[in-house]
Amino acid sequence: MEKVHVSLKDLAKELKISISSVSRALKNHPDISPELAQKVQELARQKNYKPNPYAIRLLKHESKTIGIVIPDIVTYFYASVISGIESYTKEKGYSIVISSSQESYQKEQNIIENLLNLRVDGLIVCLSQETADYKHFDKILEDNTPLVFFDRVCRTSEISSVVADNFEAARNVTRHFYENGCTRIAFINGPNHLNISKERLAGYIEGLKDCGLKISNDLLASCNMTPEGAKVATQKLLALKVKPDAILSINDTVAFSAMKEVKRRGYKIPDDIAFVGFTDEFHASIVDPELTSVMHPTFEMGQEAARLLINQLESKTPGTPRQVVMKTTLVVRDSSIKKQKK
Amino acid sequence: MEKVHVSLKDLAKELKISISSVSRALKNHPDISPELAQKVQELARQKNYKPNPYAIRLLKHESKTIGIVIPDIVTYFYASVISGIESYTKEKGYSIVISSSQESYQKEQNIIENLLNLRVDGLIVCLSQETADYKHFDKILEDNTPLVFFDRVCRTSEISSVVADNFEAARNVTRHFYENGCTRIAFINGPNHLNISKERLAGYIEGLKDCGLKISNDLLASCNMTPEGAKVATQKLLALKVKPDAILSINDTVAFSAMKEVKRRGYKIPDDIAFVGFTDEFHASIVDPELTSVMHPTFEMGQEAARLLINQLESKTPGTPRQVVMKTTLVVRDSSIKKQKK
DNA sequence: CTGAAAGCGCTAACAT
DNA sequence: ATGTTAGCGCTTTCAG
Repeated sequence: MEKVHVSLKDLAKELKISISSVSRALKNHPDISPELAQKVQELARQKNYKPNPYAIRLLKHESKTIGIVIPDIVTYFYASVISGIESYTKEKGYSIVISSSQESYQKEQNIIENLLNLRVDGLIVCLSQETADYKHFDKILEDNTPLVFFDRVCRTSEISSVVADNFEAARNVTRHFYENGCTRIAFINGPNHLNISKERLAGYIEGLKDCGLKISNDLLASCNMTPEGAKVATQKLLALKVKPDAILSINDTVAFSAMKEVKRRGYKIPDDIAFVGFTDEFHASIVDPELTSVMHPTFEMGQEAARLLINQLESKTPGTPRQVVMKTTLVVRDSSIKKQKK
Repeated sequence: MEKVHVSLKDLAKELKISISSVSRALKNHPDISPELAQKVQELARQKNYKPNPYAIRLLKHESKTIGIVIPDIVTYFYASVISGIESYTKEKGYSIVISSSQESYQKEQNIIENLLNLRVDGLIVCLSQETADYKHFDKILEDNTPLVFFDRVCRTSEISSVVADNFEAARNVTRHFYENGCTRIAFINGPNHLNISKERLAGYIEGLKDCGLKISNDLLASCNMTPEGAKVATQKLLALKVKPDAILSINDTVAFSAMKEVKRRGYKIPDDIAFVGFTDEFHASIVDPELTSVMHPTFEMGQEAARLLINQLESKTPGTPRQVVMKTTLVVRDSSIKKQKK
C-alpha cells in the first residue's frame, strides 16, 4: 500500500556503481562515459525513476513554488488572472499554491504566514477588501521573499505591482456617457480605501470636469462589491429627486445587480439609465441588455504578475520595484447607448 | 538578499545543547525538562524559528499536499468546488496545488504526471471534456496515490467519486416542464461519452416516459458546452418545423447562450420556449428572465471530495471505493413558468 | 533527561 | 571517468 519510489541509491545498487555516478549520468554531466550514461538512463526509465523534489528543495533552498493570495476564487476576474499566472509559471517550471482570503484581513494574514512557512519562493497577492493596514507585508520583505501585487495594491514604491489604467478608464467611460447624452452620471464605487476605488473615482471626476458637468455627492455611492451591497447603493441612487441617467459601477458584478434592481423598479436600460461596468467578464454579453464594460486583460495581467515575480526571483538582486499599468479597452454594448438622446 | 531561516542547529548552537534536545523541546516531548522546553521555545519564538517543511517531507515521505485537476478555473462550478476543497483541506493542514487541463486530454495527462512527480499525497480530479480513455489513471493507482473524482468521473467501481444526482435531477426537470405546459421538451446535452451527459439524458428520457411524451431525436442536440457550441445547437433546434417549447441545457452557461440566441430570434422566454439549466451559478438570477436551474451543492461537493480523499490518505488501507451522490434542488425562477399555459 | 548517530534523497566539492 | 564524503534540516532510535 505504501508508495514506494526508486531512488538513486536503488539504481546505484542495481548497477553496482556509486550514487554520484548515477546522479551524473542522469544529468549528462560532462565527465561521465557515454556507455555508463546510456546504461543508467536506460535503467532509470525502466524502473520509472523520478527525482524526489523535496530532497532537492532541501538542498537548494528553493521550492519552485509560488504562493497566490486572492480575495476569492469564485470570481471571474481572479480566476482569470490565476489562469494567466498558471500559464506563465507552468512554462517556467513553477507550481502554484492558491489560497483565498475570502475578503478577510485576518485570513489574509494567516494565509500569508502559512505560505511563508511553506517556504514558497515568492508571492502574488491581491489585497482583501478589508485590508487597510499593510504592516503584515513587512514580514515578507524582511524574509526577502519576492512579492508582487495585482489589482488591489499597496506600498507601490517598495513593491512591484500590476494594475489596470483605472484613472484613464474611468475618465473615458464618463466621457462616453456624456457623448451618449448622459448628464447625471452616478458612480457606485467600492470601499474608499482601495486603490481601485480611489483611482476610478479620480478618473470619473476628471471626466466630469472634461465634460463640464458638475460633481455631486448625491451621485456617489459606495458598496462592498457584493450583489446585496450593490442593490442597496442602487436604491439610494433611485431615491434621489432627480435620478441619475447613467450609472458607472466599480465592477460587472455590481453592475449586474444594479441593473437588476433598476429593471425591477421599472426603469429602462439604457434609455432611462445607461450602464457601464469594469472587468468585462463573460456574462457582460449575456445579460439583457448587454453590458458595456471596461475590458481588463485579465489573463495577461496574471502572466505579467508572474513574469515580474519570476524575474525578481531569478535575478537574486532586489531590483527597483516596477508598477506595470495594463491598458484597458471600453467594450461598447447596448447598455450605454441610448436610442433616444435628449 | 538570500533568504536565511534559522534551523534547529542554530538554536542548538546558541543554547549549547544538542539538536535533538531542541527538536524534542519544541514538540513537548514527554522526557524533556520543563525548564529546557521553556527556554528553547522562548528562543525559537524570538528568533522566529519555523520548521523547514521540505526536510520533514523528505523524512516522512509525505507532502501534506493535494493535487487538483480541473478542466478550467474560470468556470463558476469548478471554482466553487475548489473553494469547498480548499476549506476542508486547510482545516486538515493540507495545501492544494491546482492545475487546469483546459479541457484537453493531452494536458490532463501531463498535469497528472507533473503532480505525481511533485509527490502530492493524493489527487482530486474532474475529467477534461476530451477524456474518453482512462488508462492514464493506471499510473496513479500503481503509484498507490489516492484518487477521488468529482462530477465527470470514470472507473467508479475502483475509484471513489462525488457526483450529483444527475438522473433524478434531469427526470425531475422534465416533469417540471410538463407540469408547466411543455410537451416538446428539447435537451442540449454535452459530449456523449461523459457520465454527466449520459446520466442526464437517461433522466430526461425517463421523465418524458413518466409524462407520456414521446422521445424524439429531433429534440436532442449535443454541444461542447461552450457558448458558441450552445448557439449552434440552439439554431439546430430552432430550425425544426415544429419548434421545441422547452429547452433543458446541460449547464447554465449553455442555457445562457441558448437563451440569448432564442431571444435574438424573437422568441419569448418562457412563453414560447421555457428554460432550465444545471448548476445554478450566481448569474442564473441575473439574466433576464431569471433562469430556473438545478442547484448543485458545489461547495459541499468539494468538501466531500476532500473528505473522501483525506480519509483514504490517513487510513492507509485501500478501502472500498465510495460513490457519493449529492442531492440537488430545482430552483424555480421565471424562465420555466409559462404565463399562458396551453 | 540529554546527546550521539543514522538516515530520508540528492548534489557537489574533493579525492583518486 | 568514477568513488568518497559531507551536508541540506529534521526525526528517531539507541546509548548513556
